[in-house]
Amino acid sequence: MKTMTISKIAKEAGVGVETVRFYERKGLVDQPPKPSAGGFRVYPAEAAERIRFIRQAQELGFSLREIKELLSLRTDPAIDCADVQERAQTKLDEVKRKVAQLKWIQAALEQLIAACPGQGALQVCSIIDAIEAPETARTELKQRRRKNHE
Amino acid sequence: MKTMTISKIAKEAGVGVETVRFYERKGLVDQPPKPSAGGFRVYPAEAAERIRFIRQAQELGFSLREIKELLSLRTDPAIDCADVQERAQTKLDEVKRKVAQLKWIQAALEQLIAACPGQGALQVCSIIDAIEAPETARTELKQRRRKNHE
DNA sequence: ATACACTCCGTACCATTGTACGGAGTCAAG
DNA sequence: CTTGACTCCGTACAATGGTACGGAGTGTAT
Repeated sequence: MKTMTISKIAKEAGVGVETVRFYERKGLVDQPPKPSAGGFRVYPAEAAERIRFIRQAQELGFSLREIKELLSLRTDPAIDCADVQERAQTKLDEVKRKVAQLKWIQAALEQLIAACPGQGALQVCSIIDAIEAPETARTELKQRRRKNHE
Repeated sequence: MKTMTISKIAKEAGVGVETVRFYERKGLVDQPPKPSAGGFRVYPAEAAERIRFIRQAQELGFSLREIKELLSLRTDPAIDCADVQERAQTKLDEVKRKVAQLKWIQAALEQLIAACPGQGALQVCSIIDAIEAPETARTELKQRRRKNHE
């Protein structure tokens, strides 16, 4: 197992050295248990993977606190399995919800792109319109539905 | 078209009044063009929709700046269509990328949940493991399931 | 017409997520 | 053994996304 200095890990992960230390302070990245003689951090190469995962999860709208929870999910004989499963299921539900919302936005953008060349009475003018009335808007561009609430 | 005060809009959208004003300052929510005689904001009911969209997009990892760009995509006769399409396509690509990443995490969580009751030599111990070696892990999983059925 | 809730605006403050700095110690090449 | 790159730690600063406050004006129900 190759070991690396903090700057190499940072470079591999595409972040700054300070960011690695910051994540360590926050408990997102293990502080390497065996500092070198001089007290330098020495990482296994996998640390870069972990940091890349953190960055990816951030882009998907998870906070560092949530990412910490994600990373703490471990199927380890020493850990209560039912608890892990329950927490994983909670996260899974959340992930599925996000996927569904993104698909919704995706459909809205596709409508917007498709509607663009159309002239005349456009039904779908903004992404909000496309989200509000996705079905009708895609198939038929007919009547403008602008209804009062309550 | 029903009109509403800022507090009603805020309540409908599930945010605070100050947040609405904050979004207005940031250009995410139109400042209503017709303040009442006393200078109060008067909103169309759709403003709440817009704010809900903003919150949703935030949960999906978009910054307010990016959300502003999303909201500025309009298929309007007065706006250059090709430009709108291009920007929408860029956003669409981004959304698709996010969906793919979430699906990845989703699969990892599902593996984690499935692997939990297994004993002995677990291949998948953390979400990082599940993400790093998804194929092998999935195979493992299938094999274990088959065994359980025998 | 008198409460009372609501609104205005500006400013200050807050948490999260980093980023920068500076002085001192460490490592490795020449 | 010197030199330059790298690391340490602590603290300070910064950007984003709000949240709270306070004094003054407005709207409205009784």
